[in-house]
Amino acid sequence: MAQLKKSKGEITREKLTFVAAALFHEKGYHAVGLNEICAVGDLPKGSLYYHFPKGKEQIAIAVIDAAKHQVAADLRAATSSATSLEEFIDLLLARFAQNLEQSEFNKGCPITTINLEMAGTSDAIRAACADAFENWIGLCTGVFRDAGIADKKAHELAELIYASVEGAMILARAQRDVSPILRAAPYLKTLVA
Amino acid sequence: MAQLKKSKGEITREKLTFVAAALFHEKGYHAVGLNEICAVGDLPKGSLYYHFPKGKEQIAIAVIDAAKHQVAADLRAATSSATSLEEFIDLLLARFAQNLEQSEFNKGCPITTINLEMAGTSDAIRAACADAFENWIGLCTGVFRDAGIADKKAHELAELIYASVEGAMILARAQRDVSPILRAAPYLKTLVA
Amino acid sequence: MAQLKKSKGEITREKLTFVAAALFHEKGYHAVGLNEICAVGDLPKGSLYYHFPKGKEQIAIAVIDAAKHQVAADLRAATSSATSLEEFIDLLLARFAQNLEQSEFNKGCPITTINLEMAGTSDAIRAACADAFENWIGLCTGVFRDAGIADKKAHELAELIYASVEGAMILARAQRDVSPILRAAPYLKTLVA
Amino acid sequence: MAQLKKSKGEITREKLTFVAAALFHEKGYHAVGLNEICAVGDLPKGSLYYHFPKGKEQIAIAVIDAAKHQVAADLRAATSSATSLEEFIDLLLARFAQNLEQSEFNKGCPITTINLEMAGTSDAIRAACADAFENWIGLCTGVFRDAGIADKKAHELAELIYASVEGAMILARAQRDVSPILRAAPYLKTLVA
DNA sequence: ACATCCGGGACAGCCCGTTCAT
DNA sequence: ATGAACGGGCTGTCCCGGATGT
Repeated sequence: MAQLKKSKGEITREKLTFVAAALFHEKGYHAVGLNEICAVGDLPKGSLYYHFPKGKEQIAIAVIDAAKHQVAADLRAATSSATSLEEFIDLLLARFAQNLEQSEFNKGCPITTINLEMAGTSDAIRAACADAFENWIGLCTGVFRDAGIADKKAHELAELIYASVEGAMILARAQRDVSPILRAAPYLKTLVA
Repeated sequence: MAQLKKSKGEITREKLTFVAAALFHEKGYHAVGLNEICAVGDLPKGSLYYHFPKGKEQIAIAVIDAAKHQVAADLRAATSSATSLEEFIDLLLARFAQNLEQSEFNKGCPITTINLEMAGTSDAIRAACADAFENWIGLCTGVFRDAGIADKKAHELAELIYASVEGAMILARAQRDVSPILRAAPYLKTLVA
Repeated sequence: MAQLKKSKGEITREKLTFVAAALFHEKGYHAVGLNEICAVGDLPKGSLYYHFPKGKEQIAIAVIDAAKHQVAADLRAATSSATSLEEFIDLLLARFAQNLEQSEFNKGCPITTINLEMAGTSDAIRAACADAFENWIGLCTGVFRDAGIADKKAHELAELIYASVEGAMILARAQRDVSPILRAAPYLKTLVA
Repeated sequence: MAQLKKSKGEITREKLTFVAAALFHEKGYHAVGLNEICAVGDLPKGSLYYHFPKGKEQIAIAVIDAAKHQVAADLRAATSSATSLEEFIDLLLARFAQNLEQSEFNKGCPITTINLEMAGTSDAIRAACADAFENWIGLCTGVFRDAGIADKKAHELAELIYASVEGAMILARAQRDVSPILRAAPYLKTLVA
């Protein structure tokens, strides 16, 4: 049975992760200072190092992990509400497009910026990102396999579609226009048909 | 006839742009300091400020512009040496995969990291990235159109394929493996067939 | 009863203010760097930023406020030891003249230089200076009023005398000679007679 | 007869002095950069060092000298248009008060800020300021002597009145109100009566 | 256990005043 | 008379811990 009450420490820790996640999502890793995280979360600097003694990198990894579970939950929601692969793809694209627009094109993939900034510097962060990507692509692979596509192809398609969405979001952020995401839909659907 | 000799100032400026491009490419925008650029290029800080009085942002824009031309030249080279759309796609993917591997997965797209880091902060940088993306996709569009594909579809395909490559490179960096790029090839080829 | 022990932080903060006050007094606002303040006080920059998160301006305001209290205390001391208005004026002028000479004409009014440098730039600093001036002139006004001079005239005289001293100190610094201050005494005394 | 045409070099030099004078007047010495002077005057940096090879200090001295002549001319104008010592004092105060107000309290004495900032650092600048002050006070002394006041007293009065105006302008800048200048008038007049 | 204070250096980006080669 | 280069200094703020409660 789930724990009913969170200790004060857990609350602080979650708040830190939550605030850091939002800031990293919008601005990336290096543009966010620990001061800023504490200020937004209204927490003293000392608390941060109590909960994350290894510092900023550890926070980032916690954030990446949290994002992994969040997006996974979204994917499962899309899976259960979609009645066809086409609809699944539409839901997927629509969700990312919506997130972008609602945040005025500031929130794309929650971990891509961190990944690109830190992949060459911190192997722990890189690995955490790889784990998240793998998890998400794995979930999509499951969807396609459940629809009768062979294992290998299902994985390749999931990977390609996920990559396309990632890339389209990058274009969309640069152009401040979600069209690149939406224009990809019909072509991606033909691939899974 | 073209100018045979470059002035000393132009050489310094180009060196700055070149060094900054390499550093930004590998580490992104925020992780690179102006001190570092000067140190690597063996130039004093004053020179940098003389050529780029508006600072780091101005350097980044110059770098993005240089990358635009560099990639465009590569695309034209691929175009002229390819004898079919399939081969063009292969050359494209191979080139990016090769760049990644040769740099130990540190050099993906030369401007994507900057774009993601700064799109929400600097509209000038965002616009410069959008311009570069548009330029590259436009060149690909031309290739597809020359192969007989209708304008609209040519552009949509170019955009999707470019987005796929972008996304695949991100996955590849996280996984330290170029497979995601290469695995996309057959599917992208079916789209242009 | 007053607090007997100061916390470590308070001591550091006071040291910063004290060192900054001395430097600003001698060299003005812009000529003093935060690095210099830290170096003289043997403190790291982090400490400074911790106590004065808003930076140099905030330090300047703290310095102005400290100077206000310091000069006010001096004025009260002069008031209580003087037995006549004439003697009060003499003490006042003598004190400023002495400060100038002892500092080799480097320390005039502790806030005038800051005021002139920053009045047009920082309204907060300007206001802090205005507050200090008002405080000092107010104290002098009180002295004159206690000697039987009517309110309005007491204030006007206090203001004029203070202005004369300010101006005389400026001349004295330029000429490296306190005579302008001392020569003013008889005339100022006739005004209060 | 005076030279009718100025050489290009003289024009540039005068423009530099003029621009620098305005900037120093409003912001003081350290707050004005040579870049700023060149930018405002639309002149290349090289020109500045051609005309003032000793740099910023030399410019400041030229500015102080120009201010000396300018204020001296103003004093002579006041002298010739005033029909009494009282009127002379009124004209003097009114002029400074007007300058302050018209510049939104940014332009007090053209050299006091420089004097306070640099008296302890640059003896050349200090001496130039002392020379200007002496010149102005000398002119006033002449006025008083011409009105029949004995030499010594004439000089002391001139000095005191000038000091009062200096100090009153400082108060006026801090308070953003010219009243301290105007309130001094009647008392200063009684001194010369 | 948990939180907070108070530093502690290093370095960021920016811009300075200056000089040299042309 | 000037474009270019030159270092160094500015303020700000980074990420990080030891000391100190409670």
